Amino acid sequence: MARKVGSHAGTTGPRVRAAALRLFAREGYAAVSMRAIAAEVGVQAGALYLYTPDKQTLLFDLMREHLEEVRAAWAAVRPDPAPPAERLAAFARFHVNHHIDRPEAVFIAYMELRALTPENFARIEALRRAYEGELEAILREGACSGAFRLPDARLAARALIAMLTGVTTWYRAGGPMSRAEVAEAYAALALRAVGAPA
Amino acid sequence: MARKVGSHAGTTGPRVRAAALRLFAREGYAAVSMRAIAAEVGVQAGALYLYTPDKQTLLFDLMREHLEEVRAAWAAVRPDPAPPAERLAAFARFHVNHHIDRPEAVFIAYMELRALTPENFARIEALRRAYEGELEAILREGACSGAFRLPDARLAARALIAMLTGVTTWYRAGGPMSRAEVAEAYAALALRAVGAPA
DNA sequence: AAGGTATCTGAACGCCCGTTCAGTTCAAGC
DNA sequence: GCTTGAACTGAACGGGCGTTCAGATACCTT
Repeated sequence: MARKVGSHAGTTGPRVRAAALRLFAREGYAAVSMRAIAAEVGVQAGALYLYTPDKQTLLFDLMREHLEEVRAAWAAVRPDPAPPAERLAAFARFHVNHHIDRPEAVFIAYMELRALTPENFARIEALRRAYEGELEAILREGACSGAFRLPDARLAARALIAMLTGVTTWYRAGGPMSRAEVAEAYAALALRAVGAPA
Repeated sequence: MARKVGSHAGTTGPRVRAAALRLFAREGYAAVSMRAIAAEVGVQAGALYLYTPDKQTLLFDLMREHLEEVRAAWAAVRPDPAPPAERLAAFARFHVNHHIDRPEAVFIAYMELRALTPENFARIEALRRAYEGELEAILREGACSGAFRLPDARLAARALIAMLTGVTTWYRAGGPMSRAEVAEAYAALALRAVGAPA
């Protein structure tokens, strides 16, 4: 046997990445073999190397695409000239809504950093810092203008990011609360945490 | 060669667990071999099996000990008859202070759940729920008494736990802030988040 | 219909894995 | 000082790992 019926790089490529995303999130990068990914796609292990140069790059690309997507999505909805409280509320709602639909990518991007080579780690960290810097800038500005009352902008940014991202560890669609309700609840917590009651 | 000079189960046992804790946290359970742990201890791989029946139990015991220690430590300092705001502040300070000194154990206990067998996972989850239930109870009580204003006690408990635990991802001793200052800053964020200004 | 190319198989490479165990050496109780 | 058992070695087991590649088959262009 060789080439499969209906095979096409345009479909197999995305299926490889989807399988890797799902398995990496569920079992962890190190615990997932290329053979397991291939089996999920319905292909032999060797065929994966038509779509990625190696396993490390497969992980790196998944992370990079996730972080670039987050940045682009935020840039598209970010209210730019707006008071700090409104910008913070928008960020919190956006962050929760965006992450709640991508628990697997979020999990990988935060937990498999240690599996990256030093070079790849540095590039991913730069992307993350750029995104998280958006929140820190909002907080810093609000602290300066007196709109927020907070201990330390950097600490508060880290604390709020952790809080907001944590939604992915428990939320599952079909529960008692809708995505929008959850996002609103988190936004209210974030606003009050910095002394800007909603 | 066989038995080492100065060898003693009372010293090697803890060194095995310490090495496993450090390596599991840094590389991940699946990525760490028994040979790597043995090398860190200065011993051959076979010798590890004098101290653990297998690799899985080694991980499970590390998690269980960590969670039982957290519960016991909180039980020892918990202010029991006290107003909700005071109890929340105590919990936040305790949680940050306790976790900030054990980043490796925290990381493992939250991230290697997927590496546990279903049986072991259930036991660890029960311990975690018991601890996090303490915070939820405080929030629920405060919401009932009107001391707190929050969207949903369970959601808020999860959000605050995620926020507080997040301190382990960035805090390193020797930075500009002391442990106590960090704990106080997080406690202030937590109090304000539930509408109980510090 | 034919040729070329994209896609995949199946076997193989060297290496590392968790775990076991017979054998060896050290420490401690008498 | 001898004996006994605790502590450890070193080799081995079967199996899985990431990756490569020659060969086979399906699709696409002409």
